[in-house]
Amino acid sequence: MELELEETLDALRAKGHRITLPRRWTLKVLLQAQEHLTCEQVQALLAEQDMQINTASVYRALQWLKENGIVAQTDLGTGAAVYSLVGSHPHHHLVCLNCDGIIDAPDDLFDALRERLLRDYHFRARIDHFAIFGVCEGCQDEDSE
Amino acid sequence: MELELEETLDALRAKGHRITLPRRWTLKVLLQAQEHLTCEQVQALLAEQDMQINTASVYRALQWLKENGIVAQTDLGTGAAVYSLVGSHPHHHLVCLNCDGIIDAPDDLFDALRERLLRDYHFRARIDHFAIFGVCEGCQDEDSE
DNA sequence: ATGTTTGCAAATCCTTTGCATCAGC
DNA sequence: GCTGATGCAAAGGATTTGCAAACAT
Repeated sequence: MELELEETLDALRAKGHRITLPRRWTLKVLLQAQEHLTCEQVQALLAEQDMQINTASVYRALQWLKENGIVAQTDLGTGAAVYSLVGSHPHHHLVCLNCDGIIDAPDDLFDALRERLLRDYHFRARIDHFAIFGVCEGCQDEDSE
Repeated sequence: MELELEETLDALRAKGHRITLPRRWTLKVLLQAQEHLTCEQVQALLAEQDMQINTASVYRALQWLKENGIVAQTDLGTGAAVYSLVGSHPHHHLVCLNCDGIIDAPDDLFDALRERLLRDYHFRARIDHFAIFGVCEGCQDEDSE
C-alpha cells in the first residue's frame, strides 16, 4: 500500500505536478480506508493521525486526484459527495429510496452498458463509482403489506 | 396535457394529499416543459405566466412529487439538481467530463441492467433520469492529438 | 374545524474563492 | 527563484427549516 502511494505520486510528479503534504495525505487516507469517504471524513481520519489540513485543501486535493483519474466522486444523495479510489476495486452502490440502505454491487454489472455506449454513441463512460437509486428487497415487501 | 395534470392530481388527492396551488403549478410547468428543469427554472417559468410561488414552496412541491414517484431528481454535476417527469418519455444523459456537453440517451439502454439488478439483487431500480459521466467523441480526439 | 401547507426570512450545509504566505522543484 | 499550492476567512449557492398566517378538505 505504501508502495502504491509512492508509485502513484511519482507518476503524478512525472506529469509535472507538485507533491505536497495535503495531496500526499489525502491519497494516503483513501488508500487506507479502501472505501468512499466524504471530504469531512478524510479530514477527520487525518486529524486522528495528527495530520491536520485545511478543509479547502482537502477539497482541492480531492479535485486534483479526480482530475487525474485517481479518485471518483459520487453523489449518494446524502448531502456531501463521496470520494473513492478508482483503481483498486471498482464497485457501485444500490441506494434504497425508502430505507436509505446501501447495497454494494460489482463493476461488471456495467460492462454491457459501457460497450453499448462506446459502440452507439462513441462515448467513453467513466463509471467508476456509481449510485443507482431504487427500492431494495425488504422495502418492496413492506410496500405490498 | 391538461387531462394528464388533472388525472395525476386526482390520483394524489385520492391518496389523501392536498392539492394546493404551488403543487398544481409546479406539476403543470413540468408537463409543459417536457424536459428537466431546476427549481429556479420552474419558478421563473411560472413567474412568466403570473404564477408566483416562493422558492421554498417549489422545493417542497418538487420533493412531494418525487416522493410520490411523479418526478425524478438528477444531479448533472451542474450545481443545482434538475427535476423531470418520470412517466412521459424517460431519457438519460451522457455528460462529458471534459467539455460539459450533454448527449441524450434512450431509456432502453438500461433494460438489461434493470433486469439483472432485479434478478441478482432483488433490487427494483428506478432509473428514471440518469446521468452517466465520461468523455465524448470530440474530446477523445482532442486527447489523442 | 382541523390539520397541512404556505410564505417569509433566517439558518444550514457543502463547496469555492481571494489573497497573502509558504513550499516544491 | 519562480510558480503554484496552502491556510485562512469570507463568500457563494443550493436547499432546508421555524413559525405565524392561510388554505384544503
